[in-house]
Amino acid sequence: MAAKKITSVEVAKLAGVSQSAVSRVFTPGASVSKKTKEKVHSAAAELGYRPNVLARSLITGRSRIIGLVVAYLDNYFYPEAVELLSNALQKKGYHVLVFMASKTAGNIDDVFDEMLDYQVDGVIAASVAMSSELAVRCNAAGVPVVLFNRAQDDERLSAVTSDNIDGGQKVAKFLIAGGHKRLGYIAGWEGASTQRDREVGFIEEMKKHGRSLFARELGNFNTGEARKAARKMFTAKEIPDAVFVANDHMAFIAMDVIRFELGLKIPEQVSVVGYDDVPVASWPAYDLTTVRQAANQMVTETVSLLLECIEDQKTNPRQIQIKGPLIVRGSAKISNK
Amino acid sequence: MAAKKITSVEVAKLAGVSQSAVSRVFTPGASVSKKTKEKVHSAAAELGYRPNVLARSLITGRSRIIGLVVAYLDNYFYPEAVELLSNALQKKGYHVLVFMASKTAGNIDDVFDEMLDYQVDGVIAASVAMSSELAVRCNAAGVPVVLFNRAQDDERLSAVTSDNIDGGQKVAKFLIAGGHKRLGYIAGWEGASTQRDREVGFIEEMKKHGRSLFARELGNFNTGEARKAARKMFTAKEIPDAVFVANDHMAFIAMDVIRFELGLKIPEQVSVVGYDDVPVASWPAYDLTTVRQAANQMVTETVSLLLECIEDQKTNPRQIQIKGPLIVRGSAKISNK
DNA sequence: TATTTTATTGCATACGATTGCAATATCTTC
DNA sequence: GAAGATATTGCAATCGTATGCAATAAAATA
Repeated sequence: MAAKKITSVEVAKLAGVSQSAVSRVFTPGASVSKKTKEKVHSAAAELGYRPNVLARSLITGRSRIIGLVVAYLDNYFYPEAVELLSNALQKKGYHVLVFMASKTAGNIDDVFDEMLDYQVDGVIAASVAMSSELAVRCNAAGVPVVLFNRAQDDERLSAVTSDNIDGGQKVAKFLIAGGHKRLGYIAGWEGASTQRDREVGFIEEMKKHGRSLFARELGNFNTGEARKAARKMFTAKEIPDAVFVANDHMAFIAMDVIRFELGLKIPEQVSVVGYDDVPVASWPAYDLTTVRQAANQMVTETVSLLLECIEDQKTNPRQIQIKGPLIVRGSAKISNK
Repeated sequence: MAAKKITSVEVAKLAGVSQSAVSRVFTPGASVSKKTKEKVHSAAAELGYRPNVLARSLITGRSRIIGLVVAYLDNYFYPEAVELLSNALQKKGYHVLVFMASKTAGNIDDVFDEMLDYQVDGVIAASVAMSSELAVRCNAAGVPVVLFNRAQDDERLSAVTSDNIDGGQKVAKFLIAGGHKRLGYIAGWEGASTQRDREVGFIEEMKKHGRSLFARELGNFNTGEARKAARKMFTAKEIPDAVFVANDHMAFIAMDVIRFELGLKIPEQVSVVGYDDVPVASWPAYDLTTVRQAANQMVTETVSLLLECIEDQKTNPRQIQIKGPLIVRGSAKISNK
């Protein structure tokens, strides 16, 4: 059963050429005559030969593997992003090695060690907080890193995010224009730049209109805590008439609490706005007003930035922010008539 | 910037031992004295050395990479499965290289070629239909394959699925016991074994009760088509009083059509039952009665079966089916009182 | 202490490719 | 047809590690 592997040597023998010739046929841009190319190709086809990527990477120093670290896939923004990332990289001849930074298992550090063991050409860290120290280590190893949907203050780190401050501002502007008086906010995990920036934008814009936050709870981007947060906020003596929730996932949970546990009407009694515009947001059962993160655009930028860094090691790190529109749907009152 | 790689040779030099000694220190079960182990470890730590997995795989013939083919992540059953799979394999010292069998891009065949280029030790194909011919090729290459959530008639292929026939039967039994008279079915993609078996179980059980299908539409596991299917089914002259939808994803879409487009009451006028029990199914907005696919159990079986095949090449292929309970929620009437 | 047994170690080769260099073949040009 | 220019080819070294084998060191036994 255990078929012996076909190597370039055997192809060479069958084709009646040297092993180097075979290698050159499979190396784009190498010097080979048409005749040998044909001989080699037909010999290769006959034997079912394909070059061993791993052996190649040993000598070229490029594995064409990209390490992708993902922390949690609860948020349906990530599956979509992973699919797009993988597809985009596949098109460029790279492939994605997935590393789960599981909640349980040890530090991110271990995960990075494992990745470097595989000689990845680059790293995409999605929804992962990275210590600057870690970034330095990757840098030292010559492995470029791009943060996806998370930024770090460190300027030496490349990052692609949506323009979260802008998004937060848009939400505040929209809710105030809609005549809402008591604005609440359900926050995500405080260690996340996405959380921070969305809140900053939201509050800044409120200030411009002489407003301040009416209520705030912490949902931590987590199902259970988000539910508790929503309960607390909407069983208080006075409740907000609008709430901005730091991402769609928590917004859905909040809506369920508001409607089904507490019997309040959305948007008549409470307007809800989320962030991400995951597919479920457009489903009629939620019909959630939300800020769109253009996943495909974020992915495009991430991939091109990363590949640029890989191909030209002296590329400078960049922070890219992509503005997204507010998608207005039925979960929020538009005007107070 | 481009740091030179630390190799075992340099560690050996610093530790004052041979390169083989270094290699042995990092090879579990090799013969090394405590003293050299210490010397090597401290030298390695000082230089930041870690073995190159790719170089190792070249000689051992094992890459510790598992190829994971996924077709579509729309269905939220898969992100969960991917996370669990990746975690489980990580624990065993393997890692997952993701390949998208995108709808657009060419055949599965190309994807498999690319995977074999990376010398994967095994393949997990999730929601992918595999030609037997392809399976034979993998077999010839000595790469075991396990189908995840999809079975093939070919006995030579290992597969892990839920017991879809049993699931379909449970649904029929439940709906009939609930007093429903006109049972409809919205089918998934007909090429999928999951679709076929769920329908077979459903219809078989109906037959036992002297019933037959009242209406059937094709949703193809696809958002747009599922919507059309639901519309067609529920704008007919006579509509079903219960519908079994081949997976949760399509069931949500059907529920939205039924409630928000057509203004019908669930479950008073129509009962809806899905399959998968993805997280959203338990959210109050849908509160979907559905057959649970125990993702974690399926993953456990998949991983252990695959690793068994990898470690002992003479393991026979197996087809594993995992029964799942019907989770009764509010989307279906329980009894006709 | 001498001898046998066992545990460590280093040498040298192999894994499957790429690539610089020198040798050979092919093509130009006069 | 000869000389020079250019395109192909093969040789051999290399990437970073694992491992069989022989040599040496340590431990056990008598």
